[in-house]
Amino acid sequence: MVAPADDAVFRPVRTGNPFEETVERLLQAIKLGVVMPGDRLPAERDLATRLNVSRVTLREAIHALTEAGYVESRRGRYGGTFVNERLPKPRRTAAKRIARELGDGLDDALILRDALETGAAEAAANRALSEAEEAHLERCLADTAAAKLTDYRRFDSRLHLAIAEVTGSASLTAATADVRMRLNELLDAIPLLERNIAHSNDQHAVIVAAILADDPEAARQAMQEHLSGTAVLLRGFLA
Amino acid sequence: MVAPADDAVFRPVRTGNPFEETVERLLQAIKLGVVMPGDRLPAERDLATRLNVSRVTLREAIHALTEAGYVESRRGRYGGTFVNERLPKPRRTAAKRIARELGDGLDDALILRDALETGAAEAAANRALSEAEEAHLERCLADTAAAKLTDYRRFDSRLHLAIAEVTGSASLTAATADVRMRLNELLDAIPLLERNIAHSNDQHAVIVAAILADDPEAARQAMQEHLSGTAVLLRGFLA
DNA sequence: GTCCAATGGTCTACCGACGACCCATTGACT
DNA sequence: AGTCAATGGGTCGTCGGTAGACCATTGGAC
Repeated sequence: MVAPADDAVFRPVRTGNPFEETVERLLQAIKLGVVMPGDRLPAERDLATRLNVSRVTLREAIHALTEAGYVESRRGRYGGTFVNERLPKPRRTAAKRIARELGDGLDDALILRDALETGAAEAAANRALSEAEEAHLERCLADTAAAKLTDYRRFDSRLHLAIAEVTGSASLTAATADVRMRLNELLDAIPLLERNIAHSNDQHAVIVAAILADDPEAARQAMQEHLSGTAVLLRGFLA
Repeated sequence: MVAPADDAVFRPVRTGNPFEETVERLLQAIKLGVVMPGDRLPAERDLATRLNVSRVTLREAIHALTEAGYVESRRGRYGGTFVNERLPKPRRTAAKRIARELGDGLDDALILRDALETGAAEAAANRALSEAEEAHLERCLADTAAAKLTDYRRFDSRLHLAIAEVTGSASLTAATADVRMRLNELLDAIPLLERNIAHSNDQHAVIVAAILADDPEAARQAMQEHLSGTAVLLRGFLA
């Protein structure tokens, strides 16, 4: 007899080839605000080492992103690959089509995100943060509050990622980044309202305040509410 | 400028080759109790498809596990690859050596596990479970309570995995399986005491009861306490 | 003006994983 | 006793990814 959990453990060992995975990662860096427009990516040799792919593969991925309009490369010392100031607009594919593609994946991602991000908020509040970490959190919070509508998603993502990061768990941060990317496509299909943004910013402030005040329960609670808001929005919009 | 979260998003795209990953997965299935001693693994062709590796690679992995004493293969119809009744003992490497190898990885894994498993308990209690799911949970609970000392870890893992599974999130289940494997090595280095097991079983019962009673808060709380117990044990033993 | 270090751009030989195919074995069913 | 479907066992050509070396370009330092 094979337990029902078998499809979790017998899932594909790799999803896609190194090239595709690398493209995905670079997109993650850009779309989640890890590298901002104008920023330079690490040098090819360094980046290839960190991603554990050959330089050839990395270059192919960069080439793909160049053609898609995300980055541009310059040669010479002090050269490098830079994120474009004007990024391609996410194509507004019909939300329902995307939803159908995701299928059960939507609930899958929402449940996972809930566990990861509420857990992150609680863990972050449980830690004694360094001054640099506190400054980074507040910086991300302020940037997000000041972000233009078209940039909002990116700054929002970076803030959430920053919260995951100050837990000190690299794995948690990585998992959070992954699940956010999965939800990105759907979120892009939903119109962003000023009203929602204002509310979102208020919640962000509460979350960060609770983390800085070392209040795990409040941090978790605030994050929970924040997430349930977008979850309801998503499910409702796609219903 | 590159944000501090860069090492989460620029982490290796793949850890090890397909062969190694496949071995790791099969070990996961065995050590986490997804396939029990005497059970048959899925047929090579099926399993290769599900794992998304070539049959050649899968067979090499199986061969490795055969030599390590985990499985045995029989040919012919109604043949297959079976998990041995007597599994190899985990080698009791000095705990402190392992701890040093893991390094910050211990905290990393503990924090992630906390988020995933408390989140899973809460999510499971929030769902309306089918009769089959409820039966499976109770079955795993009873099996774990009745498990011999040498089998305890396996049944314990299967129960925790079952809780993750009834959330309905495959990703959450997969992540839980992964992080448990990472902690496995360390747990194997710690002597298992009857007293600890009894306590653990009590907590398991409380957790499952809360899930079946659709009480998310209680489920989370109980899981939190359960996990913090082993976390303290781990950190203390390796201090 | 010259130098040179760091960067992107290119090529080549090699290898591991893959896919597809066929063989060998087994035991339930007829 | 014969059949045959399902399974493990094995082989071969192909291709994508890798490693490593080398070339081309740029702009600051001297």
